Amino acid sequence: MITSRDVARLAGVSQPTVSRALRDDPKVSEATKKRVRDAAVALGYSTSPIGRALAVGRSTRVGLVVTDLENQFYGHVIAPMHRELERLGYELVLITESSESGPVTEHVMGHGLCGVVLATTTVDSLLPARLRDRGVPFVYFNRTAQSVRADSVTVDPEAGIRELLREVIGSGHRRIGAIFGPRNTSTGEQRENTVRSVLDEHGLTLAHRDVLHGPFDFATGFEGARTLLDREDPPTLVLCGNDVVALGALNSAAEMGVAVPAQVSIVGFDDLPTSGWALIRLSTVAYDLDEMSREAARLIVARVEQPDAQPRHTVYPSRYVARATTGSPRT
Amino acid sequence: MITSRDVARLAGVSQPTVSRALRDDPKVSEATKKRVRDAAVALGYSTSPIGRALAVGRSTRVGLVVTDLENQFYGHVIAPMHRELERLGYELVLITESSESGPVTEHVMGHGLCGVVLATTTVDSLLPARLRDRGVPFVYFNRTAQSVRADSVTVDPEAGIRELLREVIGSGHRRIGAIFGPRNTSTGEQRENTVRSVLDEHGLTLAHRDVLHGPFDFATGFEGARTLLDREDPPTLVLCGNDVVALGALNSAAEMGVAVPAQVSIVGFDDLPTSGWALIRLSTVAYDLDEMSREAARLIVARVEQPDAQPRHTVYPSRYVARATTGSPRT
DNA sequence: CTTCGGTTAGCATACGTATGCCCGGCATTG
DNA sequence: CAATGCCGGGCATACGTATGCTAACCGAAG
Repeated sequence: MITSRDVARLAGVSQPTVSRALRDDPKVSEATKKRVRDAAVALGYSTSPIGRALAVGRSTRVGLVVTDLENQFYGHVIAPMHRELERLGYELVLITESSESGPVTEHVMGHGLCGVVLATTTVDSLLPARLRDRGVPFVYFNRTAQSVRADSVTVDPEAGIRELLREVIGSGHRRIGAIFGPRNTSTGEQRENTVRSVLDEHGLTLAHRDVLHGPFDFATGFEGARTLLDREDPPTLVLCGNDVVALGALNSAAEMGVAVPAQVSIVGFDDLPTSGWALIRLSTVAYDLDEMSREAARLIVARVEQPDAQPRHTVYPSRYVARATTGSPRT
Repeated sequence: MITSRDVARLAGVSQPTVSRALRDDPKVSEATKKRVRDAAVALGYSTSPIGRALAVGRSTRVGLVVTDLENQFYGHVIAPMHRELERLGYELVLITESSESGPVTEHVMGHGLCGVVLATTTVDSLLPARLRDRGVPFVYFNRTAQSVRADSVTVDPEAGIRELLREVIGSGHRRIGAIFGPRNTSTGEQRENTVRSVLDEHGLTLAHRDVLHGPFDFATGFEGARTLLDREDPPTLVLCGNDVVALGALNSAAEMGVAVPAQVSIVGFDDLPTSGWALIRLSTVAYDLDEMSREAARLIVARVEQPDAQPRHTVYPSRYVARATTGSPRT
């Protein structure tokens, strides 16, 4: 292994000078810097992140905590977040939060992370409190939990849901069903509450038996749609907690031979690329997920570099995108 | 920050004893181990991976080099690989290989990785040689490059392609087009060669103008299909380099109003979950991607822990899965 | 009772980098 | 010409853990 000492020897300087020269410290003259840089490339040296992390007292690695890596939603989170972190000189390491028990926390802590992005926290998670106690900075992504204050980046579903409901109610839907996300996530709860309150303004309510809950995944939508559509008198419109759930519902309907939107309309939330496919054309609520993911990266880096700054909360607007899975209700 | 010294003080032992006790070294008595463990949990201590990495001389972090994180294919690689690595006590860090230039290599090296999985190497990549020169162990995943020997895990496309072609040729297809992957990837080349040689056995050849190439992504399939299907006399069957390309082609056909499989049959390769959706039903060549990804994790870990072992090459079989995008050619 | 062997734990140090502090040399100024 | 200040670089050391070597202690055997 090539160390800064080897470079120092070749350049005829001391090891600390190598460290300073390569980090562009003004205390080193240009001439020396050049000699050091040349020696470094000659030896193919690159500074050890391990040694550096130990000396500096923190690493440049931020953890992204997710539950379900297979979920295509996260692909669209990971990619931009990774790019932004890389641009800022940090790395992304993935962490799956399989359960909320102690070992998980230990595992999160044991990674030597300088910061964490929580993308799948439930409102009752203990992780935020533990991170705070350990002094590990973190950012809520697409979720929040009031219990512990921290930076957050979220989407405000109201505009999108309002527009969506105005439109579908305008086209005649009255009997509305829903497959919402888990009740113990802020995202699921917020979307559900927004739907309920806007429906209320229209003088409508969700029948208790037309409302299902489940994880934000394909199976939830697939099985949920089967449950709702198997009824004698199914809802004419099914609102889904997110696009992945809606895709499950859509495919379930297709498998059952239920025509969309002729027999039932289906709506999602997220506007994933897949939702725009010619074969899918899912009506959904859109927001800038790419930008949101980058913002989360920026926030956690800012927090790491300045731990005592005021918490920042970035909120992104949403809008309704009408496509081919919504139409007039069957008569 | 809580260090092993703090634990040592509380347990009334020395720091090295803490290190040994927590790593279950037989040189420490059971009684002492218990005292140390108790002290550790009391303080909420977990051993610093940074310090450990520095002392041991290597980290437990393996890098996964990919180009296109948005591509849904990689979601199905990352998830199982991550799980397996975690199980083996290693972590996964993502690295995007934006270009093949010098800085990229530096970037890869600079991460303090103990090993690397190359998932998107082109045959002419310099990365394998550089990794070898630096003594960083690596594994080819779904790709190879003869230039540098290393462990590899790949799929043998022959069985699947043979069965696929037997079936479609049996149902009457003669005019066959293709949207293959990049020619400078072993995966793309191998699939193309296999198709050509099996076609040859059937006395068929691909017309030069019916063959396109491009990156393994949605756009390649989308635009490729438009090119092929805009012809006056388009092929009756389009073979795609992988499923993501086929999904692009499928949606392109849908957008053009070309019926599948009535007017054109489309086939992919990979059998992603999406391909099985009721709304998609893509005919494709399947193999066990999940198991492959886990095997890559096992191989790189084995290589890291035993650098001088014989190179291992795991090859997975493929089979044809006929679904709804293939049928008799139009007449 | 002495000696030897085995077990258990401590001491010293290494890993690679960063940084506070000090020192030497040169230029500038009074 | 002397004193002061600044610049450039080196010395020493710290970060947290792991490990080779040594030391102490205990029991057993001679």
